[in-house]
Amino acid sequence: MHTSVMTSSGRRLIVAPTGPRTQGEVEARPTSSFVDGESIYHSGERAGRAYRVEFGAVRVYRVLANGRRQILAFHFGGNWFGLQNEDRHRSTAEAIGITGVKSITLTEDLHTWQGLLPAVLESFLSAQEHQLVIGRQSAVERVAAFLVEMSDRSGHSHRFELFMPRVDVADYLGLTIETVSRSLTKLKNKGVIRLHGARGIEIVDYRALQNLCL
Amino acid sequence: MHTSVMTSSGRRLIVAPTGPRTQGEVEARPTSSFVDGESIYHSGERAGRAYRVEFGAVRVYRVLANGRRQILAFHFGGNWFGLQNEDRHRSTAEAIGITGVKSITLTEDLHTWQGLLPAVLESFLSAQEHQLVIGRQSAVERVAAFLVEMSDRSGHSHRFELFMPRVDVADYLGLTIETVSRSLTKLKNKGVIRLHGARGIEIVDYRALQNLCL
DNA sequence: CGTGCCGTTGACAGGCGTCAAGTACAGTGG
DNA sequence: CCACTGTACTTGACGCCTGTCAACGGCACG
Repeated sequence: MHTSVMTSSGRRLIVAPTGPRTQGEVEARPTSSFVDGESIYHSGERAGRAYRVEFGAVRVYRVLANGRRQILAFHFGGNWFGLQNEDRHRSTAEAIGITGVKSITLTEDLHTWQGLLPAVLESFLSAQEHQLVIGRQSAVERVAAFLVEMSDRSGHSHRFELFMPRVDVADYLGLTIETVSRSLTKLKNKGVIRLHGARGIEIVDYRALQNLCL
Repeated sequence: MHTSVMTSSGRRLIVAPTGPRTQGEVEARPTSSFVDGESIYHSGERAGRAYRVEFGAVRVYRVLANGRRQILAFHFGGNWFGLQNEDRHRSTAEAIGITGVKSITLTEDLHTWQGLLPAVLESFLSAQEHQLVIGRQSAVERVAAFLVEMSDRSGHSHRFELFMPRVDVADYLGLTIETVSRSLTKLKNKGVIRLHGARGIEIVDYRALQNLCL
């Protein structure tokens, strides 16, 4: 029997029949709930668990000594996070809105890791994709890439609500909230998107957005 | 018996006794040699192998449609790269100078992956570290972070030669060669480093460099 | 209806990219 | 041995993009 793991970008990766018990193990666990802004794990804490989002959303970030924050990834329903084998967390994971997660213990042997490997590889891939965005794209291009990503992760919907405030978008894209706001306005004025309130996004010209992500 | 895997940042990660045969498998393989600039695998090619640098160095990069290039990682002796489970490569791996690599076939089942898991996790961690650098640091800070990384990866040496030309450094840090050059000059004028020819780096004040990486 | 948070818009300055010229050095051929 | 050439790197001038600082608007909540 094949099982599949839902990864950060929503792609399904096949896990071979030698098969992990990870999926079953996590299902047996209770769901922990967190309020908006509550930390699921914090930088410096002892690690050793893997988490899966049940509902809501999670931001994983690191903060530099001077206070600058970089959000490494957003995680939505089905996504795994917290995967690492160091003894302490380098990043912090926080709930965005009311959020539920299930978790399993990561034992030192590789047994429990088997089912998580596709999720690790997918996280790695996402991190690499993001390096391109923040390393080599302009502000408007970054925002366009972000909207495409959010659209794809919400089932390729052309109309969706952002889970997170502007400051999270900014810290994800390596920009300021003002620049994010201005970029959204530019895309709106070009007729590529429409804005519905503070968080509502409607993609009018998906192709144009994709072309901006070159 | 525990085995250990040399990862991209030079840290050793312990692999549990349930143990991989990966190490032994790759040792049995012959070393392939590449000249400077020769590609080891290319974006779009079918994937399915994992590589380990024997000597020389490797750059892994992606290119946007408009020609902008982002180097995702540098790999030196002992480092694994090419780890993914998609059927085609999204990135290109090229030799920097005369380079030798050994490789193994990645079968679809998880067996061969076991020994590579620490390398995958380490690559993931490196990618996250790099997100911070290119997302939230200034030009001088990025170059400082780069020098610290290179120093650490060459056995914490305070005097070493860069394997790669300026354009590679620039494309790794999300800068231009001119800005990299100017940043190096600034660090030199502050007395933090000394430059010996085009590639020689001497770190005079390691602590000062680290403080710049905040 | 006030208050506070979130987001937008504007003015301005500075950092970095772009374009261009100049320097250092290795390799080549006479 | 030396001139020539090409590549890599540095330095300078200038402009634009984006960060910073500030004011304003919209909306939820008490």
